[in-house]
Amino acid sequence: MQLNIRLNTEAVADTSASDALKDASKRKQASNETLDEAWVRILSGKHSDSDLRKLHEVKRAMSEGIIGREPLKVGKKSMPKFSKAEALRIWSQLSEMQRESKLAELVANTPSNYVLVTDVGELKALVDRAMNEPIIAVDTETTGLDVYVDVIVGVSLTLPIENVHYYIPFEPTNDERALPAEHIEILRPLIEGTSVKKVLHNALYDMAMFRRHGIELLGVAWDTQHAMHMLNENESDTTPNKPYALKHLATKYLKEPSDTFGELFGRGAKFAEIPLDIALVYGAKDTDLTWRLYEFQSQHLAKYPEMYEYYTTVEVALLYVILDLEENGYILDLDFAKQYGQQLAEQAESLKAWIIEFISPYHEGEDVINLNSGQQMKPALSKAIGKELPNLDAKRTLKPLKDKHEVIAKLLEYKRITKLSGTYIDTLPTKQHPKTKRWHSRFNPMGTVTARFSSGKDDESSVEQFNVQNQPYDARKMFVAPKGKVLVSADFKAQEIRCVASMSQEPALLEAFKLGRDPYAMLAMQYTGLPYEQVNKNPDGSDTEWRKKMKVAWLAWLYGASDFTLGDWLGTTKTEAGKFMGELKESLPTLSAWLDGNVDFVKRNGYVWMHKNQRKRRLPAAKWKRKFINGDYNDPKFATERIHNGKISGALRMATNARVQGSSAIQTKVTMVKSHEYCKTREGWALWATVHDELIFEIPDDFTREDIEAIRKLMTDSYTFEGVENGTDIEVMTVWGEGMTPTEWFKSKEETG
DNA sequence: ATTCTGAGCCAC
DNA sequence: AAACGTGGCTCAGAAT
Repeated sequence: MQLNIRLNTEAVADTSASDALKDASKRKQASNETLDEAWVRILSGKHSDSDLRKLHEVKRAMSEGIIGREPLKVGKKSMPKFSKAEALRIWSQLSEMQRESKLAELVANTPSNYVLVTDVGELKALVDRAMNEPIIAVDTETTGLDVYVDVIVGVSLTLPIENVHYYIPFEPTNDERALPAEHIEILRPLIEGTSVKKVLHNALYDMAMFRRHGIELLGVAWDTQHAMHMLNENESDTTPNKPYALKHLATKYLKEPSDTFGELFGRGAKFAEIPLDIALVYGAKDTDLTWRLYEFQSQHLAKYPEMYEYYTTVEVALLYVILDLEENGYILDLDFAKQYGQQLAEQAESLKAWIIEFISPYHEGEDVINLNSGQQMKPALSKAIGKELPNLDAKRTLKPLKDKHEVIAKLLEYKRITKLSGTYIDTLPTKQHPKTKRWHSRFNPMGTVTARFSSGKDDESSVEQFNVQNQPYDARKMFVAPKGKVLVSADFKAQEIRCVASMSQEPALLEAFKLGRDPYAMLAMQYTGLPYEQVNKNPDGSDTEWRKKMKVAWLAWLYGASDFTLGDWLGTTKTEAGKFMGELKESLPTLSAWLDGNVDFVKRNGYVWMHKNQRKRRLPAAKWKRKFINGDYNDPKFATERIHNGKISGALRMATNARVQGSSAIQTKVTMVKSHEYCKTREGWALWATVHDELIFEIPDDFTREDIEAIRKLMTDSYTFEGVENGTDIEVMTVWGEGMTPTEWFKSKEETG
């Protein structure tokens, strides 16, 4: 059999006429092939993981007689050779059959406490009963995934005391029993009432959908998706695809096998068109599972009172902040973007022409060289400058060569411009929401393992969203304040260093913030014994060498960089860098002990705590044993061991960084909640954005000095680290990034009258 | 034609 | 021996 396979493969490759006879005899052979032989032939080929899985499913189903080969096509005399393509077509047929039988089974086994509500009187009575429950589970089904356009087609409610799960279909559900859309009003007192608390899975979505109907979902007490992330931020390690989907969590934690919407109905299915008997069992199961997940999670989290308190008072309250932040969105100056984009395009074009002319003689391909292709550019550029380049990394490889070679200087500028226009200036204008006419970002509170926000596009949403947290300075100029308003940005001055000062109680750092001095200079003073002024700023206002060096060492320390890397950063040898770090540790014993303590803790426990035990970062690899490698470390046969050991090193590096980054994120989040509360008391005030250590407000442009003072107080007083005062820098802008101090603002206002 | 991955680079 | 933490987007090139 092995031999046959090899011959077959060769036959495909060799099409010369002399082999025609051989081919014919082989075809005959193939037609006599048994199904088992065909499977061996097909499975011995190269397949993707998903194809391989499908092929095995089909093979099993065929051997169990669940499904057979495709029927003979009309007009054909004999069965074609069994092929991979046919097997995959059979798989589609099979999965359709399975989906249908699964749905039938679901409906047949609808629990007796799942109730479909299609009568106005029944709905009113249900709301009355729900008002007597202390806490319920809520979920919505909708026409689509655009929270500014789509509408609710059904609401699920779980009443835990009554122990009944309801599904209430509304128009435009495609069934005459669905309630008229306006009857969603009957739910208003329940949804807007704060006496009945609510549990949801991914609450932000349902909050936004109710808002579409003019109903505010108030009293949210728990989000089972968000809470799961608090309980295990590493869920994707075990469930790579949509790890926080309700159905996956139910399958894993409630031992309740469940299918996602897509698995059950296929991609692109519309909920409004699903028959009501199926909609009931699916919809009611949603809040049923959400409620059970809530019980499981709250019992577990209650064992950690600080985490419980933090989750329920900060992260849950934050949902309302995010809802407003995302809905408020941004306004872009499209005229500016267009003009700026044209200017960049012209610059890019002339640079491109010059570089192509210069580099073409060194390019081996037939087509014109693509300047964006590393594969083409690396060899061509290496030849052009007569030096083998390891990569095309702008910062590390190209920048040091730019003064020697004009082509590299021009290439760097070309890369900068095309990145700027391609990712930002030309792209962002296309993402305006057709209905709201604004640009909407996303602030994902479970997007990072450290508690920071991530920003970008929500996979589930059909709203065009963008990452607002990585906009470069030149792109920020497109963002303008709404008419009659200004943007006021306030950052936490040296947030992470203050956090470390407090957590470590390092005297040099505590002293720095007490005296209002520069922390890096204070560390340098401690290390060198030189006077403060001498290690801080030069007479011309620039940083001293010592301050610069200390800033780099600080980062290396916090990120757990090796001596090798620090040497690279400082432009010294590994040995020199190691000596420097050693001496630095000796001169700062308290800070040093704190850093070592973090590593000890994570090695013993496999996790670290963020400020006041409010969140955990789980780093299980920190507890692993290193795998001993006897021989050449780079030998490919040790790949598994290297990866294993690398994970341990990574976990140890992350221990300190997670504590610092996470604790700082907690400070930012608490400040956001308080700022949002404050904005609600002020006409025309709103939060506009957050970028890790920075909050940006939008406020009416006739603001006063007292208003600025109020923002300052929100920043400095909302959340403090013991023993360290907060600091903030405030700027006023009408265009993002083009700021002035409040003093300058008021001065220019007086001058212009 | 669509989906995935890696390189590279934007932010803090 | 390896060698910097947290993210997201674009493009090229490959895989499907």
